[in-house]
Amino acid sequence: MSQVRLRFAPSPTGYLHVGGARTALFNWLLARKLGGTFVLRIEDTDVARSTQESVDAILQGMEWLGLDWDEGPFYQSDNFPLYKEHVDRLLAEGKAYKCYCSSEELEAKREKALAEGRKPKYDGTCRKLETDVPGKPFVVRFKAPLDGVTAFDDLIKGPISFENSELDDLIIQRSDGTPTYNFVVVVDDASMGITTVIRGDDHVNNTPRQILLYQALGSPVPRFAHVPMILGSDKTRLSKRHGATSVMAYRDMGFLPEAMINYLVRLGWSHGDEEIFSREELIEKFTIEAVGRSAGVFNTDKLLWLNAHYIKSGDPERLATLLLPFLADRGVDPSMGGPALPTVVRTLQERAKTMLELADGAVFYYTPLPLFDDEAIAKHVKPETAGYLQSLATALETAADFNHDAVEVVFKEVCAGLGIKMGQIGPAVRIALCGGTVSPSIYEVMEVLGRDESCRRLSRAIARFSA
RNA sequence: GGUCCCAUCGUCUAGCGGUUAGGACACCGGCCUUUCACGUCGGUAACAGGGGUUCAAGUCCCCUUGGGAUCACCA
Repeated sequence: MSQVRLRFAPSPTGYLHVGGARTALFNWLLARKLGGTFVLRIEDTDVARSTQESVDAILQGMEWLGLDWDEGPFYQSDNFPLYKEHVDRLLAEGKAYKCYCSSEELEAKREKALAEGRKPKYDGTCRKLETDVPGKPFVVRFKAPLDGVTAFDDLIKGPISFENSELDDLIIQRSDGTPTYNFVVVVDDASMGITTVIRGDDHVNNTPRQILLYQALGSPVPRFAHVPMILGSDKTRLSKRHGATSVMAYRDMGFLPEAMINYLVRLGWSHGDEEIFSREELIEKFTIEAVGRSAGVFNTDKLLWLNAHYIKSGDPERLATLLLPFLADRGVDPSMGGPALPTVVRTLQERAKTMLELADGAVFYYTPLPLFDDEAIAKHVKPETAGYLQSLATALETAADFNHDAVEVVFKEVCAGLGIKMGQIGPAVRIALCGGTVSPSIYEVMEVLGRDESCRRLSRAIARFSA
């Protein structure tokens, strides 16, 4: 058991989106690989924007992906006394100070600076204040160094450094007494003993301020790894307008969690020429250093390909269970009768890219009277077709066995006897059994449907085709 | 605008000074085939530009260009 401690710290203001899922995955993977601890922390200091629904949605997303945590979830809203304590300590040590500038004043200064082409950073008005101003509202600012350099060696991006003169005195406590993000993150990561912080690279600019805070607090600075963003097809930040961004939306669109995991990890990380990784392989092969430095475009086609792979190679029993809700959406309940679902899945899984397609393909098995596709009938049913089907049905009724191979033999014998080719009868049989022109092999379908049901569907079609 | 980051096929990437620049998705063909798929074989397609360093640069350095992130009493 190593001492490595990692964390995923989402703010509950929405669903778990694919970008967040990926950073959670990287944290989880590293923790599992190194035998470390994975902590889940909910960053809900913004009480107004945080909701319980979001917390639930995030946990649900993590569970669906199979990213289990060892500690937590911890809520920052439970830690306010701890943050206050640290603010007071910094204040007492002269490492922070009270600032009485109103937000209106600051806003005005910021706009003026911007208008004059200067940097909009705090001018330090209250930094020199010697005494408190009783009765006046204040925020607490961290007293940042005026010169020098703050640098760190990012596990993904390499050495990064900032001039301290570029940083200003950030607010660590609001006028209402609540702490701000950059401060609580540091206090929590320090108190939870986080050794490696893996997060989105939109945080690199926050890192130097946080390092300064660790130092002021007298806590060891963790290692940082900033993972690149996920982009949409037009290379801008991935958003709803590029399609779904919520992890759970992908489940609803028929994706398997293992496909999502495999896709997410390969977006920005690779291991030679390998594309397919099981969870175990990932834990064995993943290294944070091999994560790429540049942003990547989310590509649904590749996700779809991976999903197809996992459906194709998946366990029919498990797929059957996962398929139930999708079938229910289509008004199908296999427990009410019909062939066993795993058997049905077996005939469909190599041609479905999503669970939606799998469900669509399964419906006809459970529909006693499939709706005939008129267009297909017009194209494939000829005057002589009904007669062919009758011959086939008769032969089928009396066949010794009724399985894929036996049915195939009967088909061939009937065709030979009739002097026709498979193509002259196959499409019509498919319509008779399934209603349309797309389905698994008709031998397979017959075996799954069984002799009685197959013949019943054939008779019904013969009646229809002779009319 | 300041600061920071990034840059190999359309997309995800391999490459860690010497390669016919490899793989995967997508796309286009052939094969397989009773449908749709699967599978299989093959093909199109990239080092952003310019300077250096070096016998040798996609690989190292600098500049340009182009993207992105961030500059809140949000996280």
